Amino acid sequence: MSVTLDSSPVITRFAPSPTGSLHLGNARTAFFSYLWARKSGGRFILRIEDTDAERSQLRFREELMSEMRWLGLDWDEGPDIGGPSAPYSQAERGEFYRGLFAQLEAMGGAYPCYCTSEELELSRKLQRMGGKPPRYAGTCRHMTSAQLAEREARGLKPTLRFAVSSDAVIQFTDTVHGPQRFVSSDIGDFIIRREDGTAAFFFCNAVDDSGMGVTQVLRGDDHLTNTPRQLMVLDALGMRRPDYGHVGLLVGEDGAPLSKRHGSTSAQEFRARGFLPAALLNHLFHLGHASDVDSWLPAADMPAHFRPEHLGRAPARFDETQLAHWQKEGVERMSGAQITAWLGSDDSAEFVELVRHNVVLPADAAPWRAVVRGDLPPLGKDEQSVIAAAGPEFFAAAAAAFDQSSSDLKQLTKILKERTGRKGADLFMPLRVALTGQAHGPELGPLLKLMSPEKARARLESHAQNT
RNA sequence: GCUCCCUUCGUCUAGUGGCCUAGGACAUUGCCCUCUCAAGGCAAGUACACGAGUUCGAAUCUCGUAGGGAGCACCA
Repeated sequence: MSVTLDSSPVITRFAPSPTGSLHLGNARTAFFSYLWARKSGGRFILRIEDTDAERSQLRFREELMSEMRWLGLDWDEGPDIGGPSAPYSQAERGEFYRGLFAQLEAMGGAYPCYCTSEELELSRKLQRMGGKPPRYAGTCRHMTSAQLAEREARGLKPTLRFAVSSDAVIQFTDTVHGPQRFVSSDIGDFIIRREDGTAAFFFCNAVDDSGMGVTQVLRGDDHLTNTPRQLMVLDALGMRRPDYGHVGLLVGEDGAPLSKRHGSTSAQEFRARGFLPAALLNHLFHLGHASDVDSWLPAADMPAHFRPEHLGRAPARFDETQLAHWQKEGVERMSGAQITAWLGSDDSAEFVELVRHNVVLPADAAPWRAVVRGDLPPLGKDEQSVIAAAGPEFFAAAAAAFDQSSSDLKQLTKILKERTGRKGADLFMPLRVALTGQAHGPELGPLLKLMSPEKARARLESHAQNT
């Protein structure tokens, strides 16, 4: 794009509202922001947007931070560690906002509005029915000081609205979309301070980004048409505009914005299922972003390969088969000790080495654990036919051979080969199915050694009878 | 309704007028390896939403159409 994306340090931020767990879409924009800051040697700020007291919860804030730490997205300034622009929680920034509200009001850039939400709703409804965009009609903007005083005397609490100038043109260059142009007459006067005195999103989000020195704002496409409002606020206040970049939304298989009905949507859910943070990061790294490498990257190498000029405009589909690939890569790269800890079931080192290539998620180890330590589940259809094809005589011979070979698969197959004349898959497959209950799996020899001889013999024996 | 955004293989993407009979990765299929699966090696199929225009030449530029999405909240 036409924006200069040089290597001077950029300051980015992630500004979640603590009203739920860390959504994948947010995790991705946070990640990109983080990468950009790290790439340029700048700073990454975490700001909590908790002006909505009703929905904001401290536990969500903790959860958000915990998920970010899990992903390795460490911040340089934030509510827990402070920084030059503290506080980093909007609920604590009232004083800063009040000063700006006063400034805006004094210069006529904002005015109190006494309209009730019922009145506003009705007005919007009427406008919609009349085929017009639902915009604030400007009722209170034209009130005389006497009218205002009268309402104030009645004890009514006003909101504060930004006075949008008529016929202004707001232009900016979006970091990912390029040049944008909006006209102010399409925008109604919007609320910047709620009745309860707290700052509203359009306002506090913009002034905080600017006030905290953020140079690059990366956020979802859904904010693109909100940007001119924020720019007007900043311009009116004489505050520096950050560069805004809007990345395509994350969508589900059906193309609709990623939501609960698509399955797991929060970092926390993937964490709970046993996905590796590095796997999730590798996946996110390629969603709506074209890197110069398409192979596995350790998290530490990602900033160097992040290319902000290659951020995507089109919505990106979140596809779990793609994530599964990265997960495999991640598992492949773990040490035995790491896998053991990840499986969380104090398995022996031998067991872990044996099954690690057959495990994508921790739950995948359970069947193999049962093969070694527990009991076999009922056979599936394919497995049954393998057993039937081999016949009871085969297993009778196998059980007998086992008495000589014990858990030495080489010996066992050697003896069986001599006695039955079978070889290759005809020989191994029935043994595999009888011993493990499955047609696929890790190497049979070591697996056999890990189970007790009694168990192994019983499993062979159990198919020696005609059924 | 108005404003804005988006559209290349199944998926993520490369591509900014000739290097494109459109490249890569994941997935899929086949073959090799192999007791099986995985891994690895080799190979195959599959895409420029549509229609006009500009041009010697268009995935790339212009216009239109269709489809999808967002915003227009005292939610962020």
